[in-house]
Amino acid sequence: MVRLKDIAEKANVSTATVSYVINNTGNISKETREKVLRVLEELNYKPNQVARSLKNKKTRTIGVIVEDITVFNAPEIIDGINSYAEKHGFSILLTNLRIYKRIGNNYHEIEKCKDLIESAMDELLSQQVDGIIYIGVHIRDVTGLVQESNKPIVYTYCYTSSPKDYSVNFDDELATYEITNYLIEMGHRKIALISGLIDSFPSHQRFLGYHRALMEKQLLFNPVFVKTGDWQYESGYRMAKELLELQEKPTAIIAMNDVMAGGVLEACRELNIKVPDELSIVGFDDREFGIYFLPKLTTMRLPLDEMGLLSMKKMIKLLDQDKEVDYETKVKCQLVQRESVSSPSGLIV
Amino acid sequence: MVRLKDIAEKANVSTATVSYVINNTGNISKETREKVLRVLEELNYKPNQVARSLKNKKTRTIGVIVEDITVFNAPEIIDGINSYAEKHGFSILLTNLRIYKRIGNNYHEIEKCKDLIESAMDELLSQQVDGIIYIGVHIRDVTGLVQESNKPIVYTYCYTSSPKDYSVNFDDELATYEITNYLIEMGHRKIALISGLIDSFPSHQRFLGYHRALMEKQLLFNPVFVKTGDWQYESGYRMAKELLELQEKPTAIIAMNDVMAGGVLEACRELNIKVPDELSIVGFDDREFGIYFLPKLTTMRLPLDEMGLLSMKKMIKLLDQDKEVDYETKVKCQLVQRESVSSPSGLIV
DNA sequence: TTGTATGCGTTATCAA
DNA sequence: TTGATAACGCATACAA
Repeated sequence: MVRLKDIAEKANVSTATVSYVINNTGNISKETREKVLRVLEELNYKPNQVARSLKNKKTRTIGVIVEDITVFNAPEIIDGINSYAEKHGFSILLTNLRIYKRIGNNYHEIEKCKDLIESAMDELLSQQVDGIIYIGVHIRDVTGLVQESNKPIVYTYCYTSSPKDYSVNFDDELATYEITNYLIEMGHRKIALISGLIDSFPSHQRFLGYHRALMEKQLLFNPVFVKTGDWQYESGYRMAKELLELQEKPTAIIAMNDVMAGGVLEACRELNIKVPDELSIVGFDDREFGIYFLPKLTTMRLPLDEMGLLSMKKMIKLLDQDKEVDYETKVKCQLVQRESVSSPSGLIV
Repeated sequence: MVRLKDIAEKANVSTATVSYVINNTGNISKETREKVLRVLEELNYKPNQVARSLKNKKTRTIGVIVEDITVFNAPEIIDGINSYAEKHGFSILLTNLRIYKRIGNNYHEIEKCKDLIESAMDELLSQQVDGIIYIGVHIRDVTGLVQESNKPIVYTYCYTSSPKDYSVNFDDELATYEITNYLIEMGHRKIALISGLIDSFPSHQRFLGYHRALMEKQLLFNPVFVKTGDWQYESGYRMAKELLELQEKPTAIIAMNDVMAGGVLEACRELNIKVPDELSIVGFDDREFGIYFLPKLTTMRLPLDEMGLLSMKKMIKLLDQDKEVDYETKVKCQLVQRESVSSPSGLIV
């Protein structure tokens, strides 16, 4: 390992001088600068970041706590964080809580993970990270899970109840508003909605977007067309069956995620209903498997990489003591038009 | 920030003493130990790992370079690395090369990434990581891409031509051997194979396993039943069509990945061939979308988390100067039986 | 059993 | 324009 001292000796200067030329601080004559530069090159010097960090009391390292990296949202968010971090000379210390393997779908047991999160935080703080980005597995309230600290924290794919915490999420309300509008423009008037668990924030927001679109277009809001699922395949299947056995069937169904949309498709196969000719279906999330559905699923793409990128951007602003940092950031989703939507049969648009 | 010194002052002992009790080194009387412990607790002391690392010349941090974290294999491998690392008090410094976004499917352009990889390595080395785990996006030869260094490197989901490099992969040959055997046991005699690109190592190995199974069971090896695809959906579709238009059709098709198996299924739908009644299909990879196929895809699960775990295990052994570390590790894949395989029609087993 | 003092590789203050 | 030196927080050799 080559140290500053080695460079200094070989170049016949002091370590201070070498440090000056490396960091472009101080006034160094052109000759010494070039001499030092030459030796630096020659010995292939790489600064020891650990020593630097100790001296500077800054590590240019961000701790990323991800609730579960095997869940579909995580990799792209991390990708976004990484890309921005790399561009600005920051490193990522990754901690994976693996909560999915630990508590499965019982998110109410998340409290059990409090110790886990605390020790993850302690570990990262101990490593002197400059800040922490917390990535949830579901958009939900994580208030109280993460201990306070004097380092900035940015939450993404989750939120807290405190208005003074920093978060980056996507705009649920706008997303379903746009889906609903899209269906209305395609000529649909009887649009059903299969919701996720009713006590979840995204379910609520997405319902609001759906409702707003109907109201703005002065369409009838029919409560019978709103069903509550639990995000799982089977509930999509079951709710679709209920909807399709109605006296007055919907001509389109919005499922609040792609998994439930899969269930809707199965119900259609069973009831021999042609998609999209007799029923249009829109999912949510743009999971990879959607392109393998028959027909290919029209859905809402989550701006995951952008969320990651903006989280990191926000973090750096915070570290730069920027005063103009928004607490809450909402990113727009993008409709992905594939094959599961058409105008309702009999209608010529 | 609370330092050793603060503890020492408050407890009326020297910093050395505090250090001794924290690290359980030296002989400390029960009383002083307890006194120090109390102050430690009281001030909620967290050791500064940066200072520690500088002193110890060890960071207990492993650099993980992943060619692309958004590719399906990466998250689970990282998960495995994480779980083992956490258990042994190691941290993960993650670098994502994002080569998929940079060069797409043109893996021959990987040379272009050499600079990228080099700067990633330099960065990690500069951070004084104790070792590096390199995760590829495809099982392929990465010789020469990663520069030498005095720190141990473990390659996973890729390999090098040097027999003295450390690697962890899955056993391709055994996997197709088992698939083929499984189909033979189900009563199939005419088993076709749709290969990936022919110049790839996994394609070659998997062919070998297929061939060995046929030979051992003294079945005819029919070259007409072996088709070369390019890992993509469309090639699976095209090759399946060729196979199913043969005078003597196969009763089973093994596709070397799930994506191509999807293409095979599409060909079957088009030709009105019932799966699995008239044709059995086995994929490879156990991608998430396989359960949404009709019928659900029988496939080979990749032991990704185990590969990650074993990579980290190997790394720690290397750091412990263990002499008995295998250069090459091969992990067994697991057949996942779902609905796309049955005995050939007309046959009662 | 405990304390003093040095050094890990840097940066930066201050003096020359 | 350059150099000597202290300090960052910790671990440890050696002295007491």
